Amino acid sequence: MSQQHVLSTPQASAKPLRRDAQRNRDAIVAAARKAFAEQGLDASLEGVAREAGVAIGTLYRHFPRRLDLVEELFTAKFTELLAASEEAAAMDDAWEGFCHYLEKLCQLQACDRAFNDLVSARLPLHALGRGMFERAGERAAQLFRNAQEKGVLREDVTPEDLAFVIWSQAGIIQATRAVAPNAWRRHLHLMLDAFRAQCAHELPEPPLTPQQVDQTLTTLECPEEECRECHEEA
Amino acid sequence: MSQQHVLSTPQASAKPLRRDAQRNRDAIVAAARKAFAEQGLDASLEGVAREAGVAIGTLYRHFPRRLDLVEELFTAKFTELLAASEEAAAMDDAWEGFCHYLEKLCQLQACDRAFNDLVSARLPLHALGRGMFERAGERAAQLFRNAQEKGVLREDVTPEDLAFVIWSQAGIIQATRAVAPNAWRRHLHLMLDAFRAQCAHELPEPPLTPQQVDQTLTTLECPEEECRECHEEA
DNA sequence: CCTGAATTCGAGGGGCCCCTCATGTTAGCG
DNA sequence: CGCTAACATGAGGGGCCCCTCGAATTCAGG
Repeated sequence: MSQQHVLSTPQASAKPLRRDAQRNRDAIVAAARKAFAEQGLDASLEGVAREAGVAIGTLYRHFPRRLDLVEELFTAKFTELLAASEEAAAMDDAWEGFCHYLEKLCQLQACDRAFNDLVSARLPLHALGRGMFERAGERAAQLFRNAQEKGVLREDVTPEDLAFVIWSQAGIIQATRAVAPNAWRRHLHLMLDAFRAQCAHELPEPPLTPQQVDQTLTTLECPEEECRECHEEA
Repeated sequence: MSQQHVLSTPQASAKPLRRDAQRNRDAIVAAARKAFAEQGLDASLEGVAREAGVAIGTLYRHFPRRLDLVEELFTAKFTELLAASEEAAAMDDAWEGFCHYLEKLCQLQACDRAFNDLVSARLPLHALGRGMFERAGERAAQLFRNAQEKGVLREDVTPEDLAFVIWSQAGIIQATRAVAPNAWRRHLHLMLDAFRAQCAHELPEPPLTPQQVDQTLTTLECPEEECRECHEEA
């Protein structure tokens, strides 16, 4: 139960890649990390290959679909996020835990444009990171309810309103990245004030339902989603 | 000095377009309005021409640069916004005026993806609508300070923080458009609560400076900006 | 060293888009 | 009605990108 750690470093698990292949793979991953962080999920794969000093065919050999590359890059980040949610859950003060989690989440968003795209509805997340995002989300919902029970968090919001934090940060990070890379933190604390019980005024719209949030995360353009089924089974 | 008024309603001012030309122009504008509203500022011009039942060359004859088309489409919206800022200024209650303006602004963002792109830093706004956005912004800043003097608006925010509203709404509208087209209103009212004096907690980051906001609005990728200079003067 | 399997290469087909320009068409004035 | 300036057309050059596949290369075990 401790031996079989399912790390996603594939050079360990599947087959020990040939040495040159491993080298290329690493170069691709490195280049991709940079390109995705800077340009977001739509980064050009040809650009990545170029940057990695590798032919485009090689990139496709290692990562047949864009999503495979994304997965390789971001399971680590989702693990980090999951860890943060656990740290937060372990904290004494419910509100503090809540803040801690959100701070971490937003920080991850701010550091990486593709991650920002990712959590703000740009790809079928279910496919990624073994549902870690969902698990982190559930833990966050727990924190949320704890804080509500303590009376620090206003009553008329639901865990679904956390999506607002993610989405709004997506916009702000996007806009301020170049000029004021820490501005998002100011906005986060404004939103935290909005979530406090003390100053709750009636809200004009009902909260999103969990289903709506779910739809939002998947409705987006992603041609591969069905391809995942009709992939290989003959 | 008054004759050479450079109004942008070209059918009235410059030269009465030939009838067929006017018809085509109108068709292009209509198609463009739709395409931009749905797809944002990057909408394909070839698509617009196709939709308008017109050859691509015709589109370029009427609107040599993409920005010309954008300008045609959006001065109306900026006028609306400016009007809203005046209505708001005329209101008795400072806070109410403040809300009114923001509501209108966000509504405009929500209705049109390109407008959303536009106000959230996707193009050199200075070029557009004869600085109407700036004027509306100044009026909004006035409302802002009024509300602060009355003590309803917290003291530690500045008019520059209004940019957060725009940017965050940009993200939220983008994400929820398909599934919950009115969700932005809920978020707006959360943010309004954040701006209230009652529940102000210390903010960790300083506000943006006006210069930073300005940079944010122009730093973005816009290859035409220099072309505006080296356009025609020989 | 040799050989076969694994890996790499990169040209090339397809797609979408931007923008130009030589050629053909038309409106509308005289 | 006829003529000309204004207008419309759409093929075509250039760009960037996705992804495939047969030929060439390289690793590594025998």
